Amino acid sequence: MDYDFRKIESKWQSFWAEKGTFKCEADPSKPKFYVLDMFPYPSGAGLHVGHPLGYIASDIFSRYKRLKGFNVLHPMGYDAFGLPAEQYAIQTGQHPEVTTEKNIARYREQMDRIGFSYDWDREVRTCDPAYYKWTQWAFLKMFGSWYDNSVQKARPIEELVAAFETGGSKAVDAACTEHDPFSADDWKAFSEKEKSDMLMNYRIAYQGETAVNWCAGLGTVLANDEVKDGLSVRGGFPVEQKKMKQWQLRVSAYAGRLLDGLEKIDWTDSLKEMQRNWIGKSNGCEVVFKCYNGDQEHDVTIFTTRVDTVFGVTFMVLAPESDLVQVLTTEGQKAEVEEYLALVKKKTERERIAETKTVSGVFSGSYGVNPLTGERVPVWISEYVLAGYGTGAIMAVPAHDSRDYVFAKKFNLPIVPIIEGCDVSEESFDAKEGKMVNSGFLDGLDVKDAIPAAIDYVEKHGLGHRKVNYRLRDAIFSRQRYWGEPFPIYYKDGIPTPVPFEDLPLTLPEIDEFKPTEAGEPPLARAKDWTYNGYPLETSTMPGFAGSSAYYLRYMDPHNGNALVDKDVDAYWRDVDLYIGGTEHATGHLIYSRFWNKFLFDLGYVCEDEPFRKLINQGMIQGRSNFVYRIVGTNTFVSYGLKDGYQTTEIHVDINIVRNDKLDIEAFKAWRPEFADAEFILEDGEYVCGWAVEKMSKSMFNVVNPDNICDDYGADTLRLYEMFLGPLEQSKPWDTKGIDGVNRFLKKFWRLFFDGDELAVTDEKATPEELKVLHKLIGKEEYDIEHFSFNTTVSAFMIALNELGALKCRKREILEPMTVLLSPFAPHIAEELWSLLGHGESISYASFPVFNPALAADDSVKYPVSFNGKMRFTVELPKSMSPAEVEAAVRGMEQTARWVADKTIVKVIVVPGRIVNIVVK
RNA sequence: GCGGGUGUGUUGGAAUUGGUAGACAAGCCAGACUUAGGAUCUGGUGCUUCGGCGUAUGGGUUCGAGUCCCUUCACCCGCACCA
Repeated sequence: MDYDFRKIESKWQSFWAEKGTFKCEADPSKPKFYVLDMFPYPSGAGLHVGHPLGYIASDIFSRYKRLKGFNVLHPMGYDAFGLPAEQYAIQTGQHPEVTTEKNIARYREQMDRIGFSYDWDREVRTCDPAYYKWTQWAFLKMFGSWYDNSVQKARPIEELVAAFETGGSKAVDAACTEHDPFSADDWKAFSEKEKSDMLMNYRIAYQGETAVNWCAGLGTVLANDEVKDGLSVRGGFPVEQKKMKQWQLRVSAYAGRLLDGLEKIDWTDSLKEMQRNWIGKSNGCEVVFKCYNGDQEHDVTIFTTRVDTVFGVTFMVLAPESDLVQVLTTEGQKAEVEEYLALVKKKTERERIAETKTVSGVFSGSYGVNPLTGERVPVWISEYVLAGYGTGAIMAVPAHDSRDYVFAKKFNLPIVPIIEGCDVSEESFDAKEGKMVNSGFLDGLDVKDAIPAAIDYVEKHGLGHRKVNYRLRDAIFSRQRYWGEPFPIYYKDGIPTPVPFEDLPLTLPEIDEFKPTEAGEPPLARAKDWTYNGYPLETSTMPGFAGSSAYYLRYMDPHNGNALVDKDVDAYWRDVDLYIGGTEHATGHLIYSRFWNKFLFDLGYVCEDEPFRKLINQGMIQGRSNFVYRIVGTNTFVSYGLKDGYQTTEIHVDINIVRNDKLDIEAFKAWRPEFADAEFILEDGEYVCGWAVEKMSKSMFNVVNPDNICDDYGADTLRLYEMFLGPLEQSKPWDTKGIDGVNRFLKKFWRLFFDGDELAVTDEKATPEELKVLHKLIGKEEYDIEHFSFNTTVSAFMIALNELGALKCRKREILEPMTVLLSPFAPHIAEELWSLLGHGESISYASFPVFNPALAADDSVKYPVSFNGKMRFTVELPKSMSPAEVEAAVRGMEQTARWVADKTIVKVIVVPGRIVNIVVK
């Protein structure tokens, strides 16, 4: 009987859907396992073969865990709010919901063909009001909370108000936006509006004036991770800095916990490192410099990680955006400073990035006094100091900081080295090593000792204090767009007020056009009656990461109308055991999600403070493009090997008309009218194409659609092949060349069960040799899957099949467990064979075969070896060795024992004539 | 510039963690069966002057190194004036 994958695959896919094979429920009697994929944004282009790579891996793992007796939660959904659908809507007038719906249907169709074991009853869509009700709910919880630094935890805002009433702003140590202190009496005297404004400085979801990435092309602000090289990631429009009032999330309050939490989760080092850099913790010190604008005295606080270099300070620098610039600019320098500020403002973010090597700045006219030396140093203004980090002001030590050095060189400022023997004539000496000189009480100390000594001194003399700074900024949470979650906030007499929980979800209003208004307001301002109880509602919407920050929690309990997730249900599923997705979310979704989860944890809504226990980043699948070479000025194409003899233009050619790099000439002529009468210079009668690895994209004609692979080879082949391609975490080009190999494997496996059209499986007892093949495979598969080495598992199947073929084995005792082993990888064929073997139930309910190491082991006999009469080793030798060979091996071992005499040998494996493996414990 | 990673046949990649390098595939070569083959089956395939030599480069540790340490080179990814 032939292996008819088309029939088999559609048969079992409908069987699983009808029987609800992969439905799961919380069941405290079984151990849980939660396997999650990063849900996709349903784009109009559909899936290409790169997308399912991670999904296949997670599906294999899920099916494996089910066979191992776990209650597996394996859901899928859609990150359905987003810019492309909205852009499309602006161009065509088509409602984003319609486009999104259509794309989702297409994605679902493509995913279904691959045979995933998702519990589709748990599907979520971020754009579904029943879902985003809980996004809005979480936002309101953040609006109604503040962060208490003293207990490192979010608390209800009412508790903050109570503290203000008794002790004013000094009563709490809270994460807050800077503001003037106030007393309890001040607080009581505040108007409603003033109270509201003050609380905004404390709320975890708050409104604040901030410099944002404004993208005029898209008419909206963007998060830092949505901008690359001064251009928007989506669309590639220029992005500029602009000060605007925006909703923000106080992620920075969680910086320390986000950093520490990395210690206890199982992610790759590179990903953790990326997050560490993004959070950017630096231990340092704030020091106050008294500065003088003529006679006027002003305190300027600077942040430094190198207080030890304070004796080398020769000038100070302020960020152009710093409030101190106005205060410290003298009359005489005013014109020059203003000219400089205007210049800085005009520059786009993009230019600032491009010009990091050039140095600019202006003298303020004021002088500061070094609090340790009493020395007078000039105060400069330069854009190399950032307003958003530290205090927006620095002390400059040109001898030991490369940026200060470049600046000092340019403006002829003194450079004073304070580390013994360093040469600063060409560049600064930034290393944290050497002995201090010219540094008063620090002289003679090593740098690593001087740093703490200097901090102690500064603190003791009241000149400053220890300070930890983080690079991580608060997340900007407003987008001036239509296709996102509306904020459940209305403005009552100008005071932002939450829409009550019972009135959620606040659904998106219908509007006729999806563009910003002529007045530059967000699209929601176009809505007819966008009010709540007669008060105007917020018109911006939430960003993409809002809906994806807690979706893994909603999957646990997707239909619950009363809570994001039921407490008992959450207590069962707890966290994601295995999360598979791309590395591109390292500093976006994966930070926000951890923050969001920690917030919900603080309020007691979830029981784990880290959401993703283990995370695997699957590599990208790149495209493999093909080229033809047209001789310049002709319509003649020369084969790859001969092209060097001509002047040619390289042209992308559709990979669907190339096979194994040989061009299908007739198809090529039919491909484009201009190639209809093309001529060819062939080598060995064939046209060989050139190739290159590039991003998979339509414009390079190298997109491979999984549907085509399913048509030609079947889903099981696709699944096996994607795994066989190489290690999961590595990026690799898609190359269809090797696919025949895995397809052949499945055909051979199928044929093993048949003799002609008859099932030929026998009930004979298996031999030790056959059992060895089976158990080697079980051991290998268990080990490999647990280590996410799926490519080697596929190889192991091929080896086992070759060995069984050599043994001519068709025994049920072997083939039945083999089928179960194969089922996570190639579920359709396994299911079909399983049923042909006479089983009524789905193979998904079978058990993973029990591994018996004794059956898998090579036959060997242990021989004792003595050395100097005092030590005994055991040598394991193959049973098949002749007595003479054994004698030789043991004698060889006695000689070898010379160099291992001081170690404890546990086991020595020898192959004829040669010592191979000595295990030392 | 800083941080992380990778480097093995013609190609994708194995090597159970320091123990027979190149498993398993692809490609190629030869043969069988075929009207035909993008079907099936069998055998071969790192280089070699047949002594050996081989895991980017040069050194080191070890009885033993693809694996551990140092040098250099190449490529990939992330961050990029973060004081």
